[in-house]
Amino acid sequence: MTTPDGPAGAGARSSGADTRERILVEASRLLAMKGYGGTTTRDIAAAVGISQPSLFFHFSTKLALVEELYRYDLVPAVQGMENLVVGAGSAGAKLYAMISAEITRVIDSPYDMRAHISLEALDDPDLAAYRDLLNQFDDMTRLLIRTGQESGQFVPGDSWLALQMVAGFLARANLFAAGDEIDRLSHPEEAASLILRSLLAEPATLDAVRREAAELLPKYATAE
Amino acid sequence: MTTPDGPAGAGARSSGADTRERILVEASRLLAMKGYGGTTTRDIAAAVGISQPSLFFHFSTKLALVEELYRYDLVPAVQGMENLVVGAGSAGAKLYAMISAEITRVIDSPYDMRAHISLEALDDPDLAAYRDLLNQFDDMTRLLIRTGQESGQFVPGDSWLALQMVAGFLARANLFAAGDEIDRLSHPEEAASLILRSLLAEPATLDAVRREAAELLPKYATAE
DNA sequence: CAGCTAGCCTATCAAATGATAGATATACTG
DNA sequence: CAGTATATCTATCATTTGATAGGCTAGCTG
Repeated sequence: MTTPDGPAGAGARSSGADTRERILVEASRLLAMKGYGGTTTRDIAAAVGISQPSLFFHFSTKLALVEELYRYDLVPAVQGMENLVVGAGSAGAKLYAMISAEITRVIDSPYDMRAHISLEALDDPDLAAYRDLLNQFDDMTRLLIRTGQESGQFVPGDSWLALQMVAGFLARANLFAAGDEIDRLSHPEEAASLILRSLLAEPATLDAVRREAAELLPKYATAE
Repeated sequence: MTTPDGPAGAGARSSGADTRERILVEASRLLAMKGYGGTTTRDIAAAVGISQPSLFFHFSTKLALVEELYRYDLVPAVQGMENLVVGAGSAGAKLYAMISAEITRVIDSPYDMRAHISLEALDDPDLAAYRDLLNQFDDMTRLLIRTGQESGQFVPGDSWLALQMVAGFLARANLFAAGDEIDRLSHPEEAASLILRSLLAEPATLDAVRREAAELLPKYATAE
């Protein structure tokens, strides 16, 4: 892309921390589109408007860059989920709170979180910690589903299938959050309701679940 | 992997069509794990047990290889969906039939269809046709959802969100079909029921929808 | 103003990657 | 049995890619 402001010659300009941030933004966008292996450090640098080696002033390696993106996404998610799980409340309300909070987080994020639904880079041993976090998140989600089923709040069924529905929906929501359809996500509540309706044994209780979830939401936000 | 039979020297051995098939199988598995950019022709060749240049005897380019995988996945899917859409039947039954048929297809496929949920390679102009097919499939799915909503069979709501739930669920089902959890997909009917319960205005009609869908299923299978 | 540091650049490297060239051996065909 | 097509190999190439080395400049600090 054309150099933004035009620091063609050299010299210290943009605050530095600012450049670092722009790198993360552009990298997340490119990684989401072309994957880890398909995104080159030259692509990223060009999008930011700096030279390719300048990337390595801000990030030691390409992997360190995506590591930071994974951390930004996964650490608050697992934190929030843990806060929810250990607290009081029905499984349905917790699940509802988690879904709407996650979608809100995606909307508010400066980065394109689509980058993370591709598990491609997570195979690297250096990112094993984040692979673990992702598994933890899924495990807790599944626990919520199973708890709801055993309590009778949810219809009985395969908790694994239900997990794929929840996780798949969240992933797709991420997937298009950066696209033209971002306005669609303006109502996280509708997204959560859509999923809950599939699980609740008694659909009429959805409103009650929603009210209960509203009180749990602050717990999730305490994360970070 | 260790060379399967051991045609170390040279010469024509395995039927050729057989090698071609093994390439597709191994490539789909690797592409699913490491993405298009992350999977090298050497990786694929090693997994098959042939030399890297031998790959180019069977496929002119790396892209031609994945093109064939995309075709195998998308052409029958769009075909089946079209057959369903133009025929008679309620939107709910059509959606139910589509979901269970798609999951059946994933199970029966020799290839790892996870490769296709990564849109990475689809950015390439040479694969624009398959990008279009994917969009067509989503459009038709959304049409089914909207039709169901307008007829009153489904609860009203944002058809875009509902589409993300359906598509996301199918993608995740693919994602793990090749993993340890493949047995979970043994019951495509349960998967379809899970989604339909979220959409049906009257959950009690699920059994009726299921019976109606059973008659539509052959139409989908006529594809290919 | 001297000096240091942060931030960026150009030039360049070693390794990896997609693809080609040419040799070789097997199997079918007449 | 000679000849042709098939399928594979080794050797190699031109690019691309992640990363390093070293220089230049702006701005802060004393």
